[in-house]
Amino acid sequence: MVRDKAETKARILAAVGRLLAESGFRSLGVNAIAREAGVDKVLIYRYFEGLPLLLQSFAQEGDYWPTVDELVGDESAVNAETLADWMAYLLSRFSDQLQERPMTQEILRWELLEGNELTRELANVRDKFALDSLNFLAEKESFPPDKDIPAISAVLVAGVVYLMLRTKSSSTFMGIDFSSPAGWQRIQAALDTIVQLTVDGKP
Amino acid sequence: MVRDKAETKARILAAVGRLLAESGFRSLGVNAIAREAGVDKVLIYRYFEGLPLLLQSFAQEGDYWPTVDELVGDESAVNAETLADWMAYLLSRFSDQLQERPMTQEILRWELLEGNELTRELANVRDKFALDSLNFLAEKESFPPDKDIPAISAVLVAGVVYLMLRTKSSSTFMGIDFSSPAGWQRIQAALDTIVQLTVDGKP
DNA sequence: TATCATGGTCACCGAGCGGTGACAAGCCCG
DNA sequence: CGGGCTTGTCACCGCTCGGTGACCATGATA
Repeated sequence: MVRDKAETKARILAAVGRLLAESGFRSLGVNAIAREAGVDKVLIYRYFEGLPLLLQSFAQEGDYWPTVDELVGDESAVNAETLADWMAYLLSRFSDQLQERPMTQEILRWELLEGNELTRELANVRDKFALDSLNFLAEKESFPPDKDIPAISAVLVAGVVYLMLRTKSSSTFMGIDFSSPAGWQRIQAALDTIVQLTVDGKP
Repeated sequence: MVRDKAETKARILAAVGRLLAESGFRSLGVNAIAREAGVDKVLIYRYFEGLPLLLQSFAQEGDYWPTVDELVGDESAVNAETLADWMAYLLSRFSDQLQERPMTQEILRWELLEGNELTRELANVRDKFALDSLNFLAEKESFPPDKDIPAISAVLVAGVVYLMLRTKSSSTFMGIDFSSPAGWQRIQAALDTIVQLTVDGKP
């Protein structure tokens, strides 16, 4: 209708994003995308040579992960001194950022369910972001040699991610109610407790 | 072929379990189940009144969660004194049990992706198991009032579950390689560190 | 004005899905 | 023996899916 290839391609890519954020990756079919974009599906094949390459294009363009700078925010305004302070702060920010990014949540779900080439690529991007964050921490204060800070971080981040992904479909986990802010505050407090006692505590 | 209603029903239920463990919940369709069971799909409708009730039957019969007794194992042989010792022990056992139960992993994935009546029921069963475990801990040694042991447990269990579910499709997380035992040993050690320093540490 | 590549529309294909109606084979009980 | 019930088989429906070929519309160029 518009006779503009670039715009049509952009429309299709935008439709992928909308569909992903709203309905999850299971609804990412050629028909659904074309419908959402208001475009004939044959154009998907013409412009992207099929769904896999379309998704790959989307993965390269989309900014579903924050940069470390975005994660940290205004560094001078952060009231953190010790390594534990910084870890707790980053965890808290990570949790907030993740909550605001349904598309990112959906990608994490996707990684969990399907091990294809695309999700592996997405996982690489995510892991790069994670390592950047670890490096940022290490520059603040070098890691204590007697504790495996990356492994500890992995457990805590994994916990946050899992709890976050759960809340969409189920509201309680281990007796904690995540439908109210109170539940999340308990988790937040628990994270603080863990980080402070584990990272700064004497070995 | 066998003209035995009870056995046919059992076959169908068994097929659900096999299919779930091997191919995940996304392949749980009427056609696939009937094929796997070597049974005409019309019998599923006759005997279970459709897929939802079949899955409900399966959920009630299947033992995808261990009991707390199974989780603990031979209690007298456990070398644990403090609350932290017990928590670390249970976490470790939980991790092992989960690794051995692909069907349980698949149910956890399912809970994460779909919020229907069935998964909510499954979530209830799981949460009951979790609360039983917490009660078991509380009987060993009452929780310190200045720490939110359930919330701390939730974070750690969530972390273990997430890392476990990831390993099927992706082998690294935050730079840790989970394809080798070494990666898991780091996680195990991190959990021990966290629990010991957090639960037994001074507030 | 005629040509021709580009961008878009439409109709169709085979396959798999969930779901149903009609019918055949075996069995119990009169 | 002969109804009637149970158990299982088969064929079919409508729908959506991914994927493709044929065609129409537009606009630049010769």
